[in-house]
Amino acid sequence: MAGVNKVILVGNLGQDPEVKHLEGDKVVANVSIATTESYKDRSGNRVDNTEWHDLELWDGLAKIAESYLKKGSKIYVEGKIKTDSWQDEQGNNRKRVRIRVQNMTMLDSRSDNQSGPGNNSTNYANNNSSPQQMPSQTVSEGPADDDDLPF
Amino acid sequence: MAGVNKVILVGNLGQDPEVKHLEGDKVVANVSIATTESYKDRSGNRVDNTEWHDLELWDGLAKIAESYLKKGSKIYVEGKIKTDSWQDEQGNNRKRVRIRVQNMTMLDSRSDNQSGPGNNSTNYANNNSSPQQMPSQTVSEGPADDDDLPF
Amino acid sequence: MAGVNKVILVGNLGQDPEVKHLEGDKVVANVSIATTESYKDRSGNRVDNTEWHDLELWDGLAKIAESYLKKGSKIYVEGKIKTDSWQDEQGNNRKRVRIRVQNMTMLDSRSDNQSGPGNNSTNYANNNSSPQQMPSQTVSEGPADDDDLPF
Amino acid sequence: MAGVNKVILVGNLGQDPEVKHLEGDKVVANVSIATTESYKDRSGNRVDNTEWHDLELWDGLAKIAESYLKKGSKIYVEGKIKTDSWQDEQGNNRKRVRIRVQNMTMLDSRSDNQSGPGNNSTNYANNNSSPQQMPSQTVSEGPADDDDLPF
DNA sequence: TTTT
DNA sequence: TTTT
Repeated sequence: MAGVNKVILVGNLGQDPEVKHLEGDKVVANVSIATTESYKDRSGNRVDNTEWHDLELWDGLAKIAESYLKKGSKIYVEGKIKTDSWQDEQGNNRKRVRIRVQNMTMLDSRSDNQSGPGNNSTNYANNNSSPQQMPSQTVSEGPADDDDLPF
Repeated sequence: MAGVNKVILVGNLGQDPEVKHLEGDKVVANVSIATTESYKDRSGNRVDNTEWHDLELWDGLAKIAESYLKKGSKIYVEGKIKTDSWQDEQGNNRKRVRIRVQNMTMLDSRSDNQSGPGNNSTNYANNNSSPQQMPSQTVSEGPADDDDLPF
Repeated sequence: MAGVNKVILVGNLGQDPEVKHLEGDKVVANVSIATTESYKDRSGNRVDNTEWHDLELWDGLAKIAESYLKKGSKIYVEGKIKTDSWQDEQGNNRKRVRIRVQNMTMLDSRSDNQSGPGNNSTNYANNNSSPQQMPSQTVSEGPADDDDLPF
Repeated sequence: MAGVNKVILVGNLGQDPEVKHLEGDKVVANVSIATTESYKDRSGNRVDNTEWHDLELWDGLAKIAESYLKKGSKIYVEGKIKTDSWQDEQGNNRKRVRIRVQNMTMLDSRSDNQSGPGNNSTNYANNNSSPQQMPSQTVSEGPADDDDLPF
């Protein structure tokens, strides 16, 4: 019955995170990141192979994502593979695979991220006059307490 | 451009491996394994949550799978997430996620596996009068040389 | 400042766990496990290379170790590297590396472990007339609540 | 006999790499990296906990280290724990733990590293008039062929 | 869709 | 579809 289901990724966000605030203080962020592998083929030409991964972050991690991640951000994440299954309108079995993130570390140098919450996306509303510093640390899954915000 | 795409799983095979011998000495094995997570819910009831993963093993690893793995076998694998994308007949974008295995360790105790190649599946043909021992070691990806067989 | 410090091991215990019950309900278990790598050298001879790792488990994990692990048990663990430094009597700087375990999965088949707590070691005292089943699941770090015991 | 011995680290170099060119085209680089964990204690104070790891890179990886890594560089590495044992002059058993690196990904943004080989350390000799670009990719262990250099 |  |  025992099992291990672990994923470790390092890559860059393809878009700003999509964040939904649900009832009961729940928050979920959806993020997609690219992991690129680069190698030489037999002819000696460099080949890039990019894989895209759909990440799902909840609560404290989702808030961090909302405040600090944006298109292009480089992150390390640890999580598990999660498959949703359903039947589509034609009655076909469909599956969708996501990575449920359990742990995240931001890898951008701080200078790339001096903007604070609300400041680091293509949405320039909600400008913060006393910007907070970005966290430079690992953040783990947990309840949506403010204590999960690393500052 | 740099990236990391790593998966680590420990689980049991749901079925015997499906092995195809392709031209040019290539071999591929498809295997699905279950990773089960077990926890207590708020009411204190034990809940099992099983995730199924489609594995793809090539060449040396595929031969090992063919010879030694069967329904129920417990394995540790390391690999990477690989998504195939295509359009179905209705023109919908479809994706299928697999784990390309780069490293495998068999976790069954040797006594559970004393049968040799051809002996450990529901197919009882090809019975081997001097059965080989199962390997108890880690095997990595590589060319389909016989040297990849761990004995 | 951010960092990742992660270790993943699969191996067998070299001895029964050494468990200490400290004041304040704290429990610590020390366990050493062997990870063996097996390969062929240039001459085609099989070579075994064994590495020993000192594990440290706390509280809930320590209790699991005490109840269910014994010499020879095969486990999967996830943890982090931890170095203790001190000066010895000669004034030399000394270091000792341990793995602080954060997650453990027992990999022995249940039939190898039907004995319950107190029953699974070379010490046959403390025989339990209504033996509990061994857990077959992953257990994580946490406080020493009884709820951490997986049954 | 089977085993898994895997370490995953993300951290920054404490010093420039120490590189030795041995006979027979062998190269070894020694590097130490810090992984810092940051958390709030019970009183709500932020606490940093830094762990230092001694890495050992061979051949192709050592050459990459020599050319591109320097004090402060942030890297992702995958490797295995390796313990050397010996007796010191007083006859005490001594051990030293190192991480043998099998895979490395550089995590600094390219702009932080535009200097080429020979240019990125405190040693300014061997200045290269047509500096090469730093690799932004994952590099694995292997023979010391020039083909291992990712450019 | 990222990054270099 | 596994395992316990």
